[in-house]
Formats: sequence, structure tokens, C-alpha cells
Amino acid sequence: MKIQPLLDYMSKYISLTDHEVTLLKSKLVYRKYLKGQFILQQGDVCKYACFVVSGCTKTFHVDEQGLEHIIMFSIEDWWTSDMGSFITQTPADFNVQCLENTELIMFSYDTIEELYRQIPKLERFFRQIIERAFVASQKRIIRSFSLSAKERFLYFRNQYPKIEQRIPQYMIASYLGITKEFLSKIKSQLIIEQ
Amino acid sequence: MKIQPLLDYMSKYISLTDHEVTLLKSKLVYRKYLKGQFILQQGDVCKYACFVVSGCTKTFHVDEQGLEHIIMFSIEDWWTSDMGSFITQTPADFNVQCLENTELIMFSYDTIEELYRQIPKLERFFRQIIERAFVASQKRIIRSFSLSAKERFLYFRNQYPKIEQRIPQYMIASYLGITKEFLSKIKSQLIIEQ
DNA sequence: CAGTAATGTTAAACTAGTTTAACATGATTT
DNA sequence: AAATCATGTTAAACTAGTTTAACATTACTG
Repeated sequence: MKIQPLLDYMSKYISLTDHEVTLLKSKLVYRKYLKGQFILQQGDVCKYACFVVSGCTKTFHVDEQGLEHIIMFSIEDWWTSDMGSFITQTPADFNVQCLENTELIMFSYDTIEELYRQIPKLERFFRQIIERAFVASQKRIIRSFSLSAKERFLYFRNQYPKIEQRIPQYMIASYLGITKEFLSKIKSQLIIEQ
Repeated sequence: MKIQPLLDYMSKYISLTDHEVTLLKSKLVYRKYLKGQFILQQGDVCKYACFVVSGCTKTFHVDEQGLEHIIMFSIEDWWTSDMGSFITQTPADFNVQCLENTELIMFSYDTIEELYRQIPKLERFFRQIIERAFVASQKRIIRSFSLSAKERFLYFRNQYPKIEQRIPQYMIASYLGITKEFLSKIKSQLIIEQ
């Protein structure tokens, strides 16, 4: 289990004793997925909150018309899960699929409450992680209201330069809430403008 | 201080001893605002996370073109704050304004860390509150992608029947991300369809 | 390495939602 | 009671983004 990336990440929020690290390790699941595999399928109950050690995933929702809407991408040092399904143990709104071979450290719903009891500091850690995720989600709502598709694309390109080259363009369009044709148009406009 | 509504609300998540309630009480701020008053202004640092005891607030963002976008309404038993500004103590993206005379119980940034230390259970309480807020925010993103303006309006009307009658229509339009003119059109279409 | 599937581009016709402006209504102030 | 202001409606012209379809390109797969 490559646990070091997670420990480095956690050390930014809390400090764990050796004994706590051992305890934590014993409750975690380490798993490798291949490109294309689903970590979670819409309608299933989400059993794991996952930390991405390596690789890339997309989280997406399929609406009633069968259209795919990408909510987020997750790469190294990010989290991926359907938080709503995880915390309430009800059917997921999202699919999570690997866009590359991906290694995950998974916190299972069945053991996380026990972990909180044994290591109360984790309660603090997860509160802070979720605060950040919530803030990012709210900022995204602001952008969807107040920016045009072109401005949203420029923001995306700036914020995730690494992801832009790793994934197909139609997925970026889906993340931006536009069609791949319109993204194509925006990009050719941007080239002309220069 | 009308603290009972907050205690009732908290009892759904954690149970506090009498001593803890006394401690908590001593750290809270209770305040009344008049209709129209601002609890927070965009650009200021948010010092308080507020529980609404009575009244109604709107949380909105003013974009670079000066257009107002309503992010949420908060009524009795809801929270209101700019979480991003509160946790990072950086300038707020949002304004929070009272739509009615409003009574709040306010958790100050300066005392909340101390409270977490003295009553570790609060860490758990806020983790759960923020989890829920995050999930609500993500569901709103799904709706903005996968529903038409008409469907979003029907969803709003269904989810917040009490709020619909308490506030002006142009604020509902702003919440839905459309113009008041288009909301007017949607409503007249809905009447014709019946 | 040929054939098929997945991805990306261009362009024309279309539609959801905006903008502007004129007018109606009710509430608040003088 | 008149005047002003905030809110709400209607309608016409407009625009951002979609849909459809044809074609180009890249990348798997047998």
C-alpha cells in the first residue's frame, strides 16, 4: 500500500502518532483500477470515500434524457466519491469512472465511524476537507451563473492545465455545460483573436 | 437569547451536557437585524457562521457587470454565511441581506476554534452540517445542468413553497439563473397548460 | 496494415433565454 | 390625493448555445 501520499496530505491538517498511523492503515482499503473501470455507478450506494494516489477519474451524472454531465475530474491528491450517497447511504446520483489506470486509498463507510471514535482528530480532518469541497462547489455555482461559456473555458484551462491535455475535449465540454461543437467554436475564436 | 431552536436543531446530531450548553451559550452572539440590513457584504471578511432563529435572508453575488445572482435563501432553522470567507478569513464572494426582520445566533470565527477544543463533539456536529450543505450544493449543480428553466422553477416551487410567497418574483428568477421576464413567461405558460 | 470505432471540426438551421422598452399595478412618501 | 418608486407583465428583436449532419482525423483491433 502506497500510503505516503495520503499521510503527506493529511499532515497539512492534523498530525498523527505512529500508533494512529498503524490503526488508520489497518482500516484502509488499497485498490488499483484499470482505465475505463467504474468505481461507482449511479443508483448504487456509495460505500467508499476515495483518495487518488495516482491516475485520473471523472464524476458524472446521466440525466433523464440520457445526457452525460461531468461534475468533476480528480487527479493525484484529490478525493473522489458521491458524498451525498456516502453520508446518507442512499442511491448515488453520480458515476465515477477511471480515465486512466488509477490507484486509490479507500475509506469504507462501515469503518469510518469507528475510526472517528478511535482517532477523534479525523473528525477535524474530514470537517476541513469537506469545508474545502463545499467552498469549491459554491464557487463553481457562481461561475456557472456569472461567466459566459468562453470565460468558463478560459478559467478551466487556467485552473487545470494538466487535465486539459490528459482528457478528450468532449469531456471538457461536458464539464463546462456546453456541447463539444460549441467548445470547438470557442477554441477557433480564441485562435483568431490572437 | 432564544437559544432553544438551536439546541433542538443540534440535538438531531449530538447530545450536549448542561455544562456544555452553558459553555456554548457563553460563546454565542445573539443579534436582531431589520429588513434590508446586511449581515455580510461582498469583499468584507466573514466573521460569523449564523443560525437563523426567525426571519429570512438572501445570499447573493454581484458579478463584474453589476448583475445580482442569488445563491440561496435561508429561513428558520437554516444557516447563513459565506463559508469560503469564514474558513479562510479572506474577502467574501457573497452579500447576505435580510428580506424580513431576522434573529440570528452567531458563531464567531475568533471563538469557534476554542469551542472545538472545549467541546470536541462540535467538530462532529459541524462536519455533519457541512456535509449536508455540500451535498445540497452538488445537487444544485446537477439541476442547473440537467433541467430546463421551467423544470428548475417547478422544482423550486415544490421544494420551497413557503419561500415562494414570502419574496418578490425577480429574486426567484435570480435564484433560478434567469431574467424576471422569462420567469413571467414560464408562469403564464404553466397557467395555459392547465 | 486495413477496417472500424472513437474523437474533433465546420456549417446551417434552430431554440432557449436575454434585452429593451412600453405599460400596469400596488405600496410608500409627501 | 398626487407623486414617486418598486414590482410585474407583455411583446418584439436579438444572441448564446444546441442540433443535426457531413466530413476529417486519430487510435485501436483483428
